[in-house]
Amino acid sequence: MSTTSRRRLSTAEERRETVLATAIGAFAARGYFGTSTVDVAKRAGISQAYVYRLFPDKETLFVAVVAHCFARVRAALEAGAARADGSSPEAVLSAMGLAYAELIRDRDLLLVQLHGQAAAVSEPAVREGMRAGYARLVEYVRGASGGSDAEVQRFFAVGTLCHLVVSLGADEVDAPWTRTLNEGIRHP
Amino acid sequence: MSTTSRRRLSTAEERRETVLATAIGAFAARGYFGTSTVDVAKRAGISQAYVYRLFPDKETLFVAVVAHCFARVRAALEAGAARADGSSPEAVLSAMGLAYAELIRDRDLLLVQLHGQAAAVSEPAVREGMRAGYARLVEYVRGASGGSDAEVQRFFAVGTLCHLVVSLGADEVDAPWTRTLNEGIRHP
DNA sequence: GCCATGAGTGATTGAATACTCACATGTCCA
DNA sequence: TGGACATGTGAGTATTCAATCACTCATGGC
Repeated sequence: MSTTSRRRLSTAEERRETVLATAIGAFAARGYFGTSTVDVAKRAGISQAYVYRLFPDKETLFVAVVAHCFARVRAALEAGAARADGSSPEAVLSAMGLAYAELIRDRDLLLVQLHGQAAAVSEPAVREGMRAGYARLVEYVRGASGGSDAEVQRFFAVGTLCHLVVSLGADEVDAPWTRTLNEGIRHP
Repeated sequence: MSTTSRRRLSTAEERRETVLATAIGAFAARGYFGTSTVDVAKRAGISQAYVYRLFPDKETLFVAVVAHCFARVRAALEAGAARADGSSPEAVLSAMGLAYAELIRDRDLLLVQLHGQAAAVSEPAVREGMRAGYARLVEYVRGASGGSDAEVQRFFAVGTLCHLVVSLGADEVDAPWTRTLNEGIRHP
């Protein structure tokens, strides 16, 4: 049986993908410094030692997780743009915003971005990964929407405001200040 | 000589303030989980043991540092508003924005806010402190400027965009994407 | 001068952490 | 079928960290 369907062991590549996917939840909660490789291993259902077979060190793993999240955001924006009702910058940006709002109903993706930002301050490799991720994202949004600098900037400003709202759980508090920050932003 | 000027020892209250001020630099770099109390102690020029005389635990210290930063931001906004050229919401918000831009030429204040956000995700006490800080800040900005919800929201959206730019050092990179995110925002 | 009180520290502890290595077990092809 | 190679782990090591404690010295009121 040469087929992979009867294997008990995964291939290393499959495992790496599993780890990338499950590590999102780990890093989303406590960030780069606050998350241990033991925690990552537990969530992936493998031993801590094997994490180090799949990734050379914790930093590389974290950067890979961040890149993985960027890729998913990018994919969501593409899908959203494809569903846009018209091709004006406003229509496309609005559709992308909607798609992003949909995507981050799972808060973890967004929280990894936030923790990526935080870790970027002191960890050069993370900073590089974050810069690359945002560079591609900004260029994609600009290109796909045809929006002006100001429009694209506004798009990302709203995105970072979402980071704030979600990280504080401000969407779960009903108060004047939370209503002000939430107004017009959709995160159901 | 009952005066304090000849004391060699500080009062505990003075020390606490020193620690709060110097700990900003420590936490700004690596955040709540990434910063050790040894580092905080070193920067304050005291022993690590004494940190625990001044604050019951690391979490309380961090929350106090965050509150300290909020107070400084608030003070800067007040001073900015006082210098506003006119009393229209636009004028006041613009003056506040300028004052904020001035304030965060020292990146540490801003970075503590970012790391406060990050730690708020998993640490309830931090989340409470951050919520309280933003609640007061939003209400202050609303009250002092008389701006609409949308205007106030925009003010904070630009603020969080600054977090992103500074945390990635995007203001030190000259590229199309950084120019887009930076456009019209002043952080000299 | 004496001593109660407060400022400040060195030494330590027990738990966690990133990372390693020797070893076991599964897979697949000649 | 055997053996080369890949998947996977248990049991570490050395280090770091938050928190504690017993202790020393300085200050100021009496």
